[in-house]
Amino acid sequence: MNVPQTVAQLNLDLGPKARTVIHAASKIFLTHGFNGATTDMIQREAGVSKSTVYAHFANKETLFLAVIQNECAMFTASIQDIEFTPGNINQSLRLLGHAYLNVILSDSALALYRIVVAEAPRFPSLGHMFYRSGPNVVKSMVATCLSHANNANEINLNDINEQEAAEVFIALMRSELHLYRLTHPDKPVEPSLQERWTEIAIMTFVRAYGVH
Amino acid sequence: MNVPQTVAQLNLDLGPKARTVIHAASKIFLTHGFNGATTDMIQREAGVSKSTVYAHFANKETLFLAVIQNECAMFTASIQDIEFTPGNINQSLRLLGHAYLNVILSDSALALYRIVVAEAPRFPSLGHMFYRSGPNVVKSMVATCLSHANNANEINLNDINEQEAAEVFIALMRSELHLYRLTHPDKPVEPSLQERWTEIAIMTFVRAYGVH
DNA sequence: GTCTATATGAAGATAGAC
DNA sequence: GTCTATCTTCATATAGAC
Repeated sequence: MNVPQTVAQLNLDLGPKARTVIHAASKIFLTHGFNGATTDMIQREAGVSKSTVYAHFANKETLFLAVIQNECAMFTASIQDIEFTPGNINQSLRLLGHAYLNVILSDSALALYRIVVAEAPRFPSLGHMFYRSGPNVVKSMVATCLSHANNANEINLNDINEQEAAEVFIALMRSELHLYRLTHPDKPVEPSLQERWTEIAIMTFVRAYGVH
Repeated sequence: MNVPQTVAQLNLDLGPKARTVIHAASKIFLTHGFNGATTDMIQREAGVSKSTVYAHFANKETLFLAVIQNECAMFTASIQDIEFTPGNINQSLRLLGHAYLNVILSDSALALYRIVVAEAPRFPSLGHMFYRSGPNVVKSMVATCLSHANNANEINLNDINEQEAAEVFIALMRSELHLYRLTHPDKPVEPSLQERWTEIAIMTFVRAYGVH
């Protein structure tokens, strides 16, 4: 097993001090970005010395990679916790969409998104890992959900395959809300607005692909 | 007129040397991020000395703000160049959507997006400016387009207002393509994939809100 | 493995001549 | 306004004792 799939598995390889360092480094990197974060800040946050950090991680980049890998794993885990009940397409999409929005609009997910998107040109593997950890996992879940609905003749996917339909739904869910939150870090999203958007997304999707 | 609306207007205030500096700084900041960029790199890229930079801009932050402001203005300009022909909703949306995708998937727009999203927590005004310069401008254009279509009874916006409908269309256009490109900087998007997504977005929108 | 202390380089910003 | 040279601070990383 090369890529750790859960936080627990990832951290099993590390001693307690290393986990302390990772935890502190996460906070610092996610708050200040790769270049904005300094090993001094991390060391101080972790309450250890410089050499302890370098005893476990060859250099700043290695530590950064470990941090983002860890965060992506947690992200995946929090998405996989999302439940959906096959049978009622409307209800399934509502639950799935609502949970998805809660995840991607959370402070920690936004921070991860910011740093991954910013550093992807310098660390392409991070971009790939993030995409696989988040958007792709959700896509699979939604595709499964839609597959059931298609088989049950609740929706009609003649002109579009399951993957594409899933991407349509996710795009509708993410909508302007994600971008707005990214560009207005000081303004949290109103719960009522989030509800409204979930309804619009579902309405749009069901109108376009539902069987009436 | 407080906020410059075009590149030309913005640069009118600056002497030739200052424009050289801004231009060089744009390249460096957009490539390396705020913290990754150094005043040395900028100075070298511009072919001027340190003091010349500091003669025109109080400090690194001020220069950064000027650069992003300039980039946002260019972004707005390139979007406002997009034409749409009232009358045929399908065709209007196709032209608008296609042009929009070309803009947001361009290297320069992606670079701007990366740095704005990354630095928004430290420079909230940049986030606001970017949102107003890009997404909001497109939203207005699409809303106008949809308003015409609604009046002409080509679409039916009973359960959703023009602004919301515009956001739906934009979300569908941006879709997974934008995110994929952001997380895979090394893999340009296939033109055929872009075409396919434009069609899916329009099909979905017209099915959901078109009058048949 | 972990600490304190430090080497070494590079960053942002300024002084002073022209 | 623009240059060269430099000040000061702070960054990453390491040496050497325990």
